[in-house]
Amino acid sequence: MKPPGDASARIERLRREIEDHNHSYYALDRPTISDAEYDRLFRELQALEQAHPDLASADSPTQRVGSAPLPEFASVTHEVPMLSLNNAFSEAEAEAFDRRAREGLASDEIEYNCEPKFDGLAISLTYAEGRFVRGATRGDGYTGEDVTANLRTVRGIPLRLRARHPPALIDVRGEMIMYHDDFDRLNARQRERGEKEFVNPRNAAAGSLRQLDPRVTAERPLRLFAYGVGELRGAELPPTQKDLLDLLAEFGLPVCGERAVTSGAVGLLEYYRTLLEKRAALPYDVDGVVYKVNRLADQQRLGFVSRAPRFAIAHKFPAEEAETEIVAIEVQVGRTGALTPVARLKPVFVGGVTVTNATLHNEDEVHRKDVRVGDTVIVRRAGDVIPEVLRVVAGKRKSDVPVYHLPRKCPACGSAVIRLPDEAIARCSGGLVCPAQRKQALWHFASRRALDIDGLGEKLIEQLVDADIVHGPAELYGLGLEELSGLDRMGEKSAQNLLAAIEKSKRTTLRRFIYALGIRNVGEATAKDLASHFGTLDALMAADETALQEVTDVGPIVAESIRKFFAEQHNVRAVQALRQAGVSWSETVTARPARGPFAGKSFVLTGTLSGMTREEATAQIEARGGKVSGSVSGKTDYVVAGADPGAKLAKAERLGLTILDEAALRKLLG
DNA sequence: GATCCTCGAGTTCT
DNA sequence: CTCGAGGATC
Repeated sequence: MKPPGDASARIERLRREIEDHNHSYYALDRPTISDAEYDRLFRELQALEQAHPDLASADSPTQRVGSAPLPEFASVTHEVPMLSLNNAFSEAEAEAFDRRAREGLASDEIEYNCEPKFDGLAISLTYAEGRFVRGATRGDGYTGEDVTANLRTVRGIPLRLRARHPPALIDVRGEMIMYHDDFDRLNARQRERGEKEFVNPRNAAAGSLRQLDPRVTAERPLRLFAYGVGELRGAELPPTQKDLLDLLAEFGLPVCGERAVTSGAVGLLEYYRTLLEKRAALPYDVDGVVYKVNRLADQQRLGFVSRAPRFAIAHKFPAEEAETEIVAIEVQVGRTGALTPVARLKPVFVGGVTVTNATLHNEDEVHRKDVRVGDTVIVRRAGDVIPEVLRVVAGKRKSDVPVYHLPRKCPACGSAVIRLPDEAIARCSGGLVCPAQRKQALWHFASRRALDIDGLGEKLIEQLVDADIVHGPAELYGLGLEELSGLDRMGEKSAQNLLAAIEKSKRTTLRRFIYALGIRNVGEATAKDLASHFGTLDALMAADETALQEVTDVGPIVAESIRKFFAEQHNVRAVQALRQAGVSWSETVTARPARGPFAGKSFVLTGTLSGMTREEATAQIEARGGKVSGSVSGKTDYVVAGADPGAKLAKAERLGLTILDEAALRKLLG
């Protein structure tokens, strides 16, 4: 047996050597030894550490195998918030970014550091005196989850910084991703083990990072790219973003090699086009590029608007397109009887998910694009979410495929399909005779923003209607355990929950009730106006078209819809039945006083708020006399931007409107 | 009559 | 989110 002093030195040597190999492999992308040799070193270290438990260290590479599972993740507050970037979707928007930066800095030409925008998960890595002490997810930018135990298992993350005099504290920002080939191997393994495969590298990385059992994470091939610094103590920042990245690389952190320093808008676009061409050949997913003003002092001068920096922007690549086939064109019947053609597609992987359906909107749209069954088409995810058929690939059509026409009889009830001369939409004339429309009407009635019956979903409604148990909303209130017992996936417990939810929905508000009725052209906003104008349902039902048109935003067409609805005896009976069943609200709706600090102010919300839901924010604003609207215009006073804001923020900026972040809104709310 | 501002309705996938 | 269309305004 060797003396312990010897073992201690050998252990330290092995640890350093193994971490050197990790560094070469993950940070420098230059493997230095074979896997077999690496394993040999690793096993030798494990054996030595087992023989000398007193020499154990949390920094040892052997500790990367993962500790025992956690009951839950602790939450972590980011000292320096992890903000999201604004997006540019076109070259013009990228040029506008450069123009704003030049104006802000009063400079003719600005130097930028350009980097790829990785499609992964942002994280924060805290090093105290050079030791990795904490890793956290981005969360909402202000608070994330403590995933230190998981990140310790990631071999590309150094447990110790490679610096003689590391800063007292540094919070490194980076992105966790998965390489394509690692992802393929992982999925092959999942398949062999009979476990669920991941749909894309991003989901695989997210799932791996949020494992409560770090031993599972240890088996997942996660990678890091470091790209920034949050908090820093005991050291000065270098002068530029490029120097900062160089410094992180020196510390042994993996920094992406596809970066460049360029000048002016021309330089930005050149970098963008170059990376776009390389995109397919890169071993990982990139969804755009990031431009940052290179000089950190200039970054500081430009500062922030709302939650996003003014010195950086993400220029997104165009939505990915893919080719697939139209297997069938089916027709859906909506609540108002609208017939919507939907393309059933041969499943195709595009924009990170498998797409099988795409709406074709209406018959004219089908003809404009001349889509026919069996055609080869190009699809993409519009706005990165909803699949869209872009066009037919010419020349791939099998001969003799007929032009598509909507059926002349409703596929659900056989009633005639009618298309009014001026309208784009064809409708089933069956009304509530049509089971499809009845189902949709019930679903609307029970939906969250109407009477909010939890647990009464599409599948359940389908069964209730098909089994002739429920024909209209009032009958929901006559349901008992017996009626529900025969249904699929409906045990005693779920049945009781559902009955409780139905019972609970009896207490509601007039505006929800009016909305729930599903009157044509009366949505949430109009229902609210009607409720506060008339105060009682009886007053609304008694109103003629002239009286109705006194309500804001009600013109001849909406007024006619309402009058026609209440002229139908079955609708009046349904309303009576609901009230008899016990559905009620406090009849006195006091018209909201247009007073309060926000009187006459119009707000628009976009993105996700962290401390409150949008509904809560809306209620708070309205309580102070403000109005919350859905779309941005010149008349909007404030736009409240949460995390991941949509196109509304861009429009607000273009119009030069006042933009608030969540903190500013809170302050205003007092 | 033109234009702008909103609202309503329909839709996908995890 | 997007499109289409109703309502208000000039």
